[in-house]
Amino acid sequence: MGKTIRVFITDDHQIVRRGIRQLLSTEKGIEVIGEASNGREAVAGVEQLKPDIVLMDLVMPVMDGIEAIRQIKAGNSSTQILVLTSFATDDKVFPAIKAGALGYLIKDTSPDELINAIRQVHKGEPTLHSSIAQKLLKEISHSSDSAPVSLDPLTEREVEVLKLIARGLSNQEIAETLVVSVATVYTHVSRVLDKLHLASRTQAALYALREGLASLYDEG
Amino acid sequence: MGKTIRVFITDDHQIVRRGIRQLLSTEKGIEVIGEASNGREAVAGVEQLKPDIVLMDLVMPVMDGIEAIRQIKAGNSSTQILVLTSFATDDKVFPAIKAGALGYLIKDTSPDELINAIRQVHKGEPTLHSSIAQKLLKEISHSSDSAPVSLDPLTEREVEVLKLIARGLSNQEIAETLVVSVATVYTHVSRVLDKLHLASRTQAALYALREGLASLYDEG
DNA sequence: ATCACCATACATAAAATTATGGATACCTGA
DNA sequence: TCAGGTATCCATAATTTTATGTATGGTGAT
Repeated sequence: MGKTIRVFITDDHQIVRRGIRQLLSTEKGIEVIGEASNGREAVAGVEQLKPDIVLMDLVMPVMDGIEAIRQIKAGNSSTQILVLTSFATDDKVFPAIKAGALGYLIKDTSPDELINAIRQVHKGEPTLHSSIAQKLLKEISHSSDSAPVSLDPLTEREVEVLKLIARGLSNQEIAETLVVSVATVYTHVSRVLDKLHLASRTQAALYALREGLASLYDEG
Repeated sequence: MGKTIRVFITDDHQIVRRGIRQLLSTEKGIEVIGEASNGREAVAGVEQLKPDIVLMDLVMPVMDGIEAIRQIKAGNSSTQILVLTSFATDDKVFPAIKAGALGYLIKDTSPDELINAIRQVHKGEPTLHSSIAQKLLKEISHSSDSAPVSLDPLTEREVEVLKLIARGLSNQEIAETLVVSVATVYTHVSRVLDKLHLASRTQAALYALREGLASLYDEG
């Protein structure tokens, strides 16, 4: 057995963090050295503490998990990232893996599985929940040789508009919020729908929620 | 000091259950005697174990928390219910309280607060997260003397339509699904929006998701 | 039986959303 | 500098969504 594995927890719910911490505290060779409740804090914490493993939730306020993964991996640390989140949709899995996560678990996994996954990822071996592995295989078999399903990325403005759509705003209201004409909003909305291959603003709202761009409980 | 408070945990995420359990295990005078991962299991477990307190998540598969609360309280046990969930929207808070919950906490509350809440609810005293208390006060002050904000309930058909809206279907697609004319769907959609005081189908979709009528991950 | 009520259904007009074409400004590499 | 690419913006046409009026069949009360 090597040295203790130093783990950093990122999740926006304190109870979840506490739960994981307690759960890992009974395990020899694993030590929780820090926590963060959003992506920004995680990036800062990881920079400072240089943990071996970061457990990362994806849907969080301030900065989401995927962006946090990207920034952490950009810091060329040896830190490995294990995603631990509630759901497994294509929309999240691929970006997370592409951003540099080495493992992807659903929160429903058992404590034992979580501990195994931490050890495995620490050894540099990928760890995927079985349903994820399945998705990946399907994805690979479906994609053509060279082009691995690259979606046209949304521009900054388009993302802004999408977030407002996901809050249930009308085009008129979005125009007022962004201080542009409705006509301009029409353009952005249409481009969002086109790029994401969606048929309506309602579908766009659902997409944004799944993607974590907005939450059902945003705004007051 | 009375007897030990016997607690039953209900949450669809094992890690959350485990977290709460560990968290409470360090507390003298509180004992976790059982768990359930959905409403149905909770009702059965409570019937059998007769705990003093049930910690209840609201959004769960199979049977949601509100229905479970209703059934547990219908069993005229002395069991008290403390809701412990991720979010606090009017749509959930009031039904939960009306169903018989004596406490309502957000998962973001600290371990100490949770423990205090359990002791307090055990004494029969209501415990509300501050934001909830605020909502309640606002609610009371707004409502007229006799009528406590009773929303016109949706008909069966209207709920069907709402669920389909929440999956991102267009009126045309809904019409095909339900085998009626689009004109009929127009009626239902308009009545749903009117009854719920919403401005668009997108808002209706968000409402349905918050309400648990549909999930972001429905359908294939 | 008949009356009132309401869920469901349909048609049509008004309003909002979506698609499309085109303009300007900015950046980057040649 | 200049060409090409692209993000943002606006106007207008096509389509969809929403509001409204109306009709029918079922249910429960009188």
